[in-house]
Amino acid sequence: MLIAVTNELAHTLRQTVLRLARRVRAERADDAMSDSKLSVLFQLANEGPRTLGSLAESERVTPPSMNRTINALVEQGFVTRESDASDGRKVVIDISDAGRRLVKETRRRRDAWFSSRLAALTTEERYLLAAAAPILRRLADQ
Amino acid sequence: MLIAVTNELAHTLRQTVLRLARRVRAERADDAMSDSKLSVLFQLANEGPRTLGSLAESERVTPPSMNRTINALVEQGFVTRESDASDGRKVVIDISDAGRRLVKETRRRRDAWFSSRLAALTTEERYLLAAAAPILRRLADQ
DNA sequence: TATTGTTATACTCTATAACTATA
DNA sequence: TATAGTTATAGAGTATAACAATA
Repeated sequence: MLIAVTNELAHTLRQTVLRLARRVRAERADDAMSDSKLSVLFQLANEGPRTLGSLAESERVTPPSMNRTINALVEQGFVTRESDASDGRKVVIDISDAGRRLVKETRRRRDAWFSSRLAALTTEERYLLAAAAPILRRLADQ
Repeated sequence: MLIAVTNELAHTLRQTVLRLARRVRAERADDAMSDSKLSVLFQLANEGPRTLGSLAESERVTPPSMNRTINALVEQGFVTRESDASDGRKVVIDISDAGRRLVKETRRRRDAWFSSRLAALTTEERYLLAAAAPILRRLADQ
């Protein structure tokens, strides 16, 4: 009985999460910005400057692939590329002011999309979601 | 006060939803199957046979792009392509038995991933998520 | 000799433009 | 003439293999 309920809940939550994610992801500050580039910008904004190899690893792409992504972002003025002072083999990628503005604007729009939908709920429903949020958060972080 | 709470909740839920979706999407029955192809298979499994143009529209890609996706799926044996009996311009795409098996197996694996995580929660936490699920569902469907 | 990044090349998925077949 | 689909061609993002620079 418990197992059946858990499986059904898992099914519903999975569908819901995938659908919501699709909607949220569609909300960008700049429609010309691809998911892969935006993801790099969010990483740099959250965790500070990184080497190319480190970015490639955490985005799970190869170094040549990340190199191309970074080239495009440098050309667009959203990141900077500098050699590491202490190890000449490395290059350090950092987000620019324009990059930060783009990240901020994208976050704002995505949050706004969600907020407008939450505002249409009853107070009780919002309380419920507020209680559920940290549990979902733990699932995602596992 | 309400607005601040709603905004923070929106922010947390957005982050959580995106992160969970990334994890769920990584669970596939066949790693050689791209998101775009899998999405078409899920549509056909859920809603029955469709024309090429109708699939292109609901997946928000162009007809030539969908045509290529369908060609690949036909070659792999996951869908069939037939001309419409009543209108020779149209082609009708349907899922094959192999396609259905792939969809089923992918669903099973994704559900299993979620189920195993839900099983680690307390009974109360699961109740909370079960109550929150339909609310999230409504947000996604809006 | 190992590590870090880059260049060369190819494959997949997407698009727009032009074409064919049918209504 | 309009609609449904296909073919031709190009751009973005990814990969592997080979190369260059530095440790």
